[in-house]
Amino acid sequence: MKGQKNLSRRERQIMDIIYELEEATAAQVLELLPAPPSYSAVRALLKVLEEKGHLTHKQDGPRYVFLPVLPREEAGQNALKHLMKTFFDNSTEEMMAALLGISEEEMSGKDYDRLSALIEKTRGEGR
Amino acid sequence: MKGQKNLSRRERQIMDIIYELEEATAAQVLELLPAPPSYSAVRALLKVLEEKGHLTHKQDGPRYVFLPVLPREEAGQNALKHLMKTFFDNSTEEMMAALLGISEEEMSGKDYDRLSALIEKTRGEGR
DNA sequence: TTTAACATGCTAATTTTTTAGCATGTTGGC
DNA sequence: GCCAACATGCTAAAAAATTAGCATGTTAAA
Repeated sequence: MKGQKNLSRRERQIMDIIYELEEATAAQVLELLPAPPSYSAVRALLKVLEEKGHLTHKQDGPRYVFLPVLPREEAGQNALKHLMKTFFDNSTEEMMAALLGISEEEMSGKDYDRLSALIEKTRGEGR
Repeated sequence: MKGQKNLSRRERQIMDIIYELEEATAAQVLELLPAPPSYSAVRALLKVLEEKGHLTHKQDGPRYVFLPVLPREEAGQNALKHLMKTFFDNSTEEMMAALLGISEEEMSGKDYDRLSALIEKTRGEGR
């Protein structure tokens, strides 16, 4: 229930960057931030996120490498659930239709096979 | 590219609520907001969102009904893309696996059939 | 070993967000 | 027709987020 909601705009941008990279230094975050502020500002935000319990860091030589406290997988699932509720009436099918819609162009026959196999596999597990 | 990013925390919460309901009055938004502020505050936010071009409104008798400028479907797709990039390495397959994972419990055999059919249908369109 | 490059810690100011309050207009039932 | 209930417009204060700057410590190469 406390999934990354309640994050401010910059905080959310930073969390997204770190989730995407899995882990990142202040410099990396700065590089990927839109309309980037000062290095100093980024460090301050990282500190805030750490104090709020969203990030932790490890030392890597002279610098900090920040990583999310909530594992990527869980965070992704939480985000998916929220999206499903907000835009897809909580319908798995509607959401998958949208997913297929945006992926369509880059999908090959084999890709579709893999998706089908995935469904069958999941179906099987439910027994 | 300017998908609902750059929204503040409250703004985002409000946009989510309106997307979920398709459209909403200030009173409805207030009702669904976590840690709800005053009615007055909600109205002020709605006005800001309208000025920024994210919302519009229509008159319904004595009150305003707010609706998103960007259609739900597009906004949902944009959000999906962003999620796919942030948490799933831009992989449709990984994302679908996660989707199946969170849905698994409530899925019946027929539901799986429908998903499979959806894939086949999309595959067919690609020809 | 000296020093330039780059790291963190801390603090404080600016900007944005968020909130509430008051004045005023409209609606609909009695 | 009158009035309570509820709507909006506008303004300004309070709170939070965002930013930058300075002091200081560490690293590694010349």
